[in-house]
Amino acid sequence: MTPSRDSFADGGPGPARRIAHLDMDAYFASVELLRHPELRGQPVVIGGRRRTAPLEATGFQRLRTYAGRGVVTTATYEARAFGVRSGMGLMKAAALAPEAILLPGDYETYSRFSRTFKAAVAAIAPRIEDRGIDEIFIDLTDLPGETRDLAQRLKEAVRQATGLSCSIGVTPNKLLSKLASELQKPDGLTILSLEDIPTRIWPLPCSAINGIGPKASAKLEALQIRTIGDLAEADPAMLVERFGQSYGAWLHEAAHGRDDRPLATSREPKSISRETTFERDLHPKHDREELTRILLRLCERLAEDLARKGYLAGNVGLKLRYADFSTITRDHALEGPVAEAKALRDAVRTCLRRVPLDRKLRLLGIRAGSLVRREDHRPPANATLRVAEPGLFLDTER
DNA sequence: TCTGGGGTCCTAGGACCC
DNA sequence: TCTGGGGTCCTAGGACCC
Repeated sequence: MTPSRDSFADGGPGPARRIAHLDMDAYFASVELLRHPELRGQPVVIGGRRRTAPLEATGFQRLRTYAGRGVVTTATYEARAFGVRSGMGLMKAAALAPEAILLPGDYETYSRFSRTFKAAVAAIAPRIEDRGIDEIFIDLTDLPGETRDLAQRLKEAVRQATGLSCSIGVTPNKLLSKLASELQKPDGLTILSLEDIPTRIWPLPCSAINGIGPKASAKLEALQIRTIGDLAEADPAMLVERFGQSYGAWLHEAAHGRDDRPLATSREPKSISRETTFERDLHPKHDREELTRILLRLCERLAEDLARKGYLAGNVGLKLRYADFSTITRDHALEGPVAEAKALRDAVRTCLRRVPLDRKLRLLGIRAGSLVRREDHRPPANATLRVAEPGLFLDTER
């Protein structure tokens, strides 16, 4: 409730913090195994949007029968043994593990389990930073008890509440804890102090650090910097020269395991979006009607999201992905915040006028930004309703 | 075998105001 | 008439994460 005090307590000098990172093991796949225990021990992949082939007698679909544009969301450790990874195209995954079972995602159930495991943790350690559906940071600093006992209690509470296993890393900061929780997956518990950095952290590849992605990794590789230890040895001035002041300096700090970011125990959303990739590429002229239908549907769903979550959008964005995967966005700031599908449609139309529509598209998305809480907004006294026109995609006025 | 959907944060240029 | 510096908003794109 008092952010300044919180950030002082977390970031300022004082006794070493005890920050835990808790990561659910193969989360979506593990939830599915609770429902389908007969699949335990088999390679199972979660992904795709809808079933594309009839079920076998077993009641399940084999990965090899999949045809479409989906990607792997999660895979069991048995499937990972074939080289299947999150984010991989399902067609490629099918080439690696044709006999793996494919299940469609059931996000409502995963969300429900997510709330359950977080509540179980909060009952023991209430200072939590939410990091998405399957992971959290937990501040153990002010809790009584040995670190290992506390972490074991958290793991046990998660298992009791959900039947699922998780991996936990505990260190003095978020950066190291995130690394530590990966070290002994699944069902792991890793506790590190700053003295452990040279032996446990420095041998890892740079890409293990949260914030060093494929681009930065490749750039580091070109400089013969492969491990975090290599990075720690690198001249900070050189890093700043190659990566910019902010990112270069951060790379140096991260490699030495230094991170004083406080836990963000609550936050307001900055944007809400909806997007969809089509089954097949669509042409703005030839498939105009279908594209219009899709866009209107996105506006309706975004309006529902805004209403359900209680926000108005001060800004509306359009996103197009062409068949060649190049992506462009257009933003439009509104005079006053809106939330209704009709108002979103009007804003999207102005974005659409500024976009080249001469090639096939594979994705359409819309985004609500500059969010205002509905109860905080007082509409101007004589606000007038703008009337929307019927045609939307590819208006003749373009 | 082509690459989902939901987000955050950063950079950078131009407009506009003081 | 020319000069300038700072601050903020808007827009577009990109890297990265779950």
